[in-house]
Amino acid sequence: MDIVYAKGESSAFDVQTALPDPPSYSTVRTLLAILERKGVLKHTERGQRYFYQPAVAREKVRPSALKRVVDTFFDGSLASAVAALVDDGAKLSAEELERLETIIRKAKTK
Amino acid sequence: MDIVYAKGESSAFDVQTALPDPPSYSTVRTLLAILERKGVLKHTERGQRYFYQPAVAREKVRPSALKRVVDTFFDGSLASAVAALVDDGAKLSAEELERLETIIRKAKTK
DNA sequence: GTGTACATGCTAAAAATTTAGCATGGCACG
DNA sequence: CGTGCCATGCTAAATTTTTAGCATGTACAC
Repeated sequence: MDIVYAKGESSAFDVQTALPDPPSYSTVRTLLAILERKGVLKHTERGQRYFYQPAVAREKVRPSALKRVVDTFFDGSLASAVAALVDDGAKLSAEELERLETIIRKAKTK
Repeated sequence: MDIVYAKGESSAFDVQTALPDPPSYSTVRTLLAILERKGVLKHTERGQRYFYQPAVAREKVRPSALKRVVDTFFDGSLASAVAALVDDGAKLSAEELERLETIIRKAKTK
């Protein structure tokens, strides 16, 4: 699912390639079919190839996906999470920092 | 894994209870044993009960766990991620906001 | 001591996943 | 047109996971 969410849509081949320690092509195809049957993926046909997309848009699940990680690994503290990435040497661009600052300031005034 | 990471350690019962749509107790026990065999969990015995802990500390995997979500759902932009949580009405305490601001400011001076 | 409660170890059967491989059909190219 | 290439549909077997349930052992209460 993460792979499909990251790429927007993926063929079976895409998924297999993106997987760490990839299973057989057969397995990936079956898995995608299962996920579709379960309703979390859907596919469209282009050329004669299937491209799988998430059934529920990335924008919809974003907040809960992030919240889950923050809850699981940072005891619910967004500040700790941000600190971890910054400390980890994830060099944030000046632009990113600017955006962040604006967001914080806005949130504070509320 | 998320459950164990969130709680620090968990018995089979804990895991089962925390799982959405929980499988049988038997299954949970077996699964934990499998995860241990795979080396991602370990257990200690207390009383006569097993408590499973992650094999690699939460602090170690934090950054990559967060980065993964940010990459998958926010195209790598931490600012977008923070914005999503703030917009989502996750009411951040004044304290959190203060901490965030400090972190950002520090990062900017570097 | 005896009985109850409960957790682990183990076994075996049911169910699901993983895999290989073949048939079919479209597409591109000479 | 004919051929090769490739993706899907399908089948069947191997493997893994899921599940129930029983035996054993410890702790606790009476």
